[in-house]
Amino acid sequence: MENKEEQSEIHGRDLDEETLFIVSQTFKALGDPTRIRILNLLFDKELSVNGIAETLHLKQSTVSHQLRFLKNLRLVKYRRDGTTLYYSHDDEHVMHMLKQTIEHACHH
Amino acid sequence: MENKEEQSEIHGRDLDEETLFIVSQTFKALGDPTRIRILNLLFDKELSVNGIAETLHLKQSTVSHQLRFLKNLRLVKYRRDGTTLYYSHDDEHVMHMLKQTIEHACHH
DNA sequence: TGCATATATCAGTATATGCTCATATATTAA
DNA sequence: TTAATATATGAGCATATACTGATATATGCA
Repeated sequence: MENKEEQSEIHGRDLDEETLFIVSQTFKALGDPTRIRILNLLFDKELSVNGIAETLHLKQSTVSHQLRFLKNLRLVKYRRDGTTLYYSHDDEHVMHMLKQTIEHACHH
Repeated sequence: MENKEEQSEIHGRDLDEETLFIVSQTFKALGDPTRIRILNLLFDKELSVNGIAETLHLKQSTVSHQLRFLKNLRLVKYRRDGTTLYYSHDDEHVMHMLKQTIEHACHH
């Protein structure tokens, strides 16, 4: 119960392992320039894998790998149209953080 | 000028290299469990290097290295009292993001 | 000055990450 | 079924990252 109290306090002492993992993974997703560029593209539109690759001058496999990473964290989703997959963002909270931080950084 | 217009659009196309670097570095700082634990400790109090190390059961050199990382990004600051350095957070925006994300993650 | 304490830094190692090429899978249309 | 297109996946490589032990630096005090 002491343990329970400590865990229910969000700050104060230490975080439990699962929370720590989720939080670090989330920020890690935003900690790579390529993934930031991809998410930035998806702010207001959906795009195919090749569409992203061509716009950002990246290899198809690079984009696909990074999209899988983002998909595993449920930061993006896709819809299929024929053989084409259209990706879009799927986490408002994360996109909001990204937007805020980009705007914050632009002032430098 | 076309280039200028594209850069001034925050979304839409691509981000300039400097913005990309700042944003990715910021999130990278939050993308490591050890640094998250350290910042979480500093939410509402200042702590010495050894204080952090003992609380989190980390080596002194580990904590010192991570604090240097965070200090370079101006996410923490310190004040000296004798031979002891008391560290505290120094970026409200980042701490707010961290808090939000921790609370968000706790619901899982 | 000399010693003790607190912190910083260096160098080595292990692991993680990201990119790329080659190839596999999946869907559509002929 | 076969070909064409779009995407996913696997393996290898180079680099980045994090931790650690040993050592250096800095401050305060006797």
